Amino acid sequence: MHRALVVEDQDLMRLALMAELRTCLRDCYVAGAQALPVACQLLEEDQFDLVITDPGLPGFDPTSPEDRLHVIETIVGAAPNSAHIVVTGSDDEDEARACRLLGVQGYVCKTGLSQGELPLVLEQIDRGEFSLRLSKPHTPNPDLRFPTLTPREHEIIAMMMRREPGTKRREVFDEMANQLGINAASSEKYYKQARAKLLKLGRLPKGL
Amino acid sequence: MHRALVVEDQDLMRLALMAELRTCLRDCYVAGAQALPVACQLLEEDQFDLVITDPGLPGFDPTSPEDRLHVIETIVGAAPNSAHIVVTGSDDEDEARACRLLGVQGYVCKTGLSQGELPLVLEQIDRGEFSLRLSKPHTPNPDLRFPTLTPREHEIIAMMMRREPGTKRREVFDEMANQLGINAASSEKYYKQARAKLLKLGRLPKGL
DNA sequence: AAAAAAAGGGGTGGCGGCATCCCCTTTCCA
DNA sequence: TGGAAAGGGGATGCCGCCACCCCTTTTTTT
Repeated sequence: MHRALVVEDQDLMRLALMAELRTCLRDCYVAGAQALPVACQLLEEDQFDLVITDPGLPGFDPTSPEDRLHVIETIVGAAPNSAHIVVTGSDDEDEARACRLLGVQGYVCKTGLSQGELPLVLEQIDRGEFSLRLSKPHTPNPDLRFPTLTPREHEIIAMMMRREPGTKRREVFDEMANQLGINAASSEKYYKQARAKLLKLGRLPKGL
Repeated sequence: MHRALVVEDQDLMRLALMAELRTCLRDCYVAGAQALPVACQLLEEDQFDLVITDPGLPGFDPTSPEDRLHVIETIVGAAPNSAHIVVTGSDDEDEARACRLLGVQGYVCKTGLSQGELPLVLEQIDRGEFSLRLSKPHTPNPDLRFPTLTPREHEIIAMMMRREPGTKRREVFDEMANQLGINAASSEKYYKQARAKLLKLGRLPKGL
């Protein structure tokens, strides 16, 4: 079983990162700490394979490079055998380099880190590379969440709305089917179901 | 049906806020935007009852008070009839006051905003008050997530581990039962189930 | 010694999401 | 004018979570 620790003071973000870990490392134990002392205590009590840290913790100045690196140094020092990923709200290539020198394997900016991207970072680290993900000028697609739609239904609707113009629906069904390892007829069914629900709500987006 | 918009550039945080809204305003439609232009476009196309905004958006300097207030002003101006909540990583009481003057009803710091707290903010706003939640020196309880445990099982384990010393388990069962409107025997069952699973995993925390 | 709390099991029905397979009509366009 | 794409349904089995109900034994409390 894998063991991971997330050190991050924003509760929702910490829980989100923990949830990401739970879905990409299946059968894993994930702990979370909102401050440095709690994190150090957990690292003392237990061995972790992976530690994800946001250097902007309470008690430190998130705009001070020294404070931030001190947090990283403390965490890495407390768990020298773990893989370490730094997750931050403000990217800084210099800081990324400094983290690397401290023994960190990945440096990821929160902006642009969306659901399901953590596995890519982990794969890169598994291959022995340093994973650097700075904020990218993002494709400006709005997210939409509707009542009564199931996760699968949301998924196919989102894929359908961000498809390239001219793409056949059929192709999107195939794409989703490939991604999930299911039948294309099933993704088509989810789409139809979702469409029917949205029609009933009177909230059918213009892409149909 | 309620309509809400979340303007936040960090994907996981935006999705988390949207999920929070979906559970506290049931039967609602929630949109999300990661940048100001997308947000303005959505506000033009549709009417929203509630808009949650993080003023640190791409294209603006998150450390510049002017940039931040400009973002808020633009959003409020684009949706003058909506309720507005500002969510930020760095609290600042002066900024909170400035936001209030711009027509914002709530100012919430991400640190200390945990799952299920958004409803309290919304209730306060419904009563016509200005909801101010700055970061608080938080109770340093680690989060724990185990494989194979269901949400209910995690819930009762978390409650059990953070109970005051001397509290009977029975009392915690009653507390959870009251919160969820279920039978105390059921919460007891969840606890027993969770305990059995943790024992089998060899990961039973010390509080038993 | 009696009572309460805790530990450790068993089984039940209901519900919703997932995935599959089937049917039909309409529309598009090459 | 065909065939593919799209729109619109119904029905099925599986599985996991939820909430409930029942039982026994051991430990702790009083």
